[in-house]
Amino acid sequence: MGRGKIEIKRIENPTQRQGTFYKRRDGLFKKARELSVLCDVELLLLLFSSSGKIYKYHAPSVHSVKEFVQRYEAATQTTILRDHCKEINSERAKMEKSCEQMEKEIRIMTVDETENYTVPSLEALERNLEAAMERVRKEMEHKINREINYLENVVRERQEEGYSLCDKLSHVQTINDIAGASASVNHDHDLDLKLGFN
Amino acid sequence: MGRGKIEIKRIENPTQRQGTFYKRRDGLFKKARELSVLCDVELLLLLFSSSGKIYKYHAPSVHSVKEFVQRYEAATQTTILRDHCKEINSERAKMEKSCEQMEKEIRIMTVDETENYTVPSLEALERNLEAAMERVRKEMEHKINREINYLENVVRERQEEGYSLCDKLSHVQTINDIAGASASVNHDHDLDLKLGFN
DNA sequence: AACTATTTATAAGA
DNA sequence: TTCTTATAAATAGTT
Repeated sequence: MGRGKIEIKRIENPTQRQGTFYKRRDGLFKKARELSVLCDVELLLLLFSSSGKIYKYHAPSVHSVKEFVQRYEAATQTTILRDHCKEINSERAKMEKSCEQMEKEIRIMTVDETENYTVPSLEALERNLEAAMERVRKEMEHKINREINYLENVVRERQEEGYSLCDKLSHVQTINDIAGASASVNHDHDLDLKLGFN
Repeated sequence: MGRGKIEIKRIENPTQRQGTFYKRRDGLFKKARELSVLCDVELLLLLFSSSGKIYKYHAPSVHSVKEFVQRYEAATQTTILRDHCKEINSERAKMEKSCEQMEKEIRIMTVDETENYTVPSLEALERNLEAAMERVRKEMEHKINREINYLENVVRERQEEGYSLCDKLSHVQTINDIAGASASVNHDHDLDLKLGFN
């Protein structure tokens, strides 16, 4: 139908393709509407043009894409939503599990006043808390020991620096003593320079 | 197109409607295919006949209804899946929150050896554990006190029973003493009966 | 499902 | 995009 017959394959000329797109899109939508009216058919037509624009047509009896696709889903048992649900549900199951685990852990650690504990379970609770406390105290001890060691090292270093300064000082003084009082003007300046490089 | 022109309105004759349906359905699918090929268009066509049968066509580039509708959803911000997701997500958010809360609680109670605690935080940890231990010990004390009270009551009751038994015994003995040794054969049996009723 | 007269869609051009 | 129009394609009525 047209001035000439065309082969059904991608139209390479973009201008021509665009023109053909408008005409045939309108034609398709018209045919879709006619079919739905004439034959009492419910239909949905979704269309992405190559430029990314979206067009859709649905029969007047179809109120929304969502509703229609759900009906399609229900009718065919196809899993449009189910796949999506599945992963969410598995995620939720994981979460529930870890929640339960955490609840359990908390239950071991805390006393719920509404619960009616047996003495043995309270004893277990106490043992757990004592163990936890032991861990905390050990950790604290380690921490403090490390800090003490660090500080001791710092002190030691400062001491060594001090000793080395003393050595230098005495060395310089010795040299001065040997040199005598011949040039006593710039001594302080010499000392400053030497210390500056250490 | 056809031997006569027709009005676009529902065809009442079922036979004719069915015939027209087949012809126009094929025509529509053909046009859809041609459009998708000629103009590089991705399209989906879902169709429920009035008798409930489902037909669909999609361009070869469309791999599944699900994928396509999701793309449609993504592109239009329409909420095909979102409504469904929303409730699930709000549920998940709640769960996440309570998980976080629990994690926090656990973090207060336990020492993770890979973590690098500061001494003040370890002190806080210790205080928390001491408080928890205090609660456990209080609860245990209460529990034990209650049990002791219960046992004391039991003992008291048994004692009272014992006293009352003694009273009865002495009462019976008194009666026996008063009655003298006139009929000394069945005393024991009498006593058993009397006690049995108390 | 097939035929075919006729209507309808549209390719090419403006 | 839209109009025009020659021509291809679809299909209504029929078998």
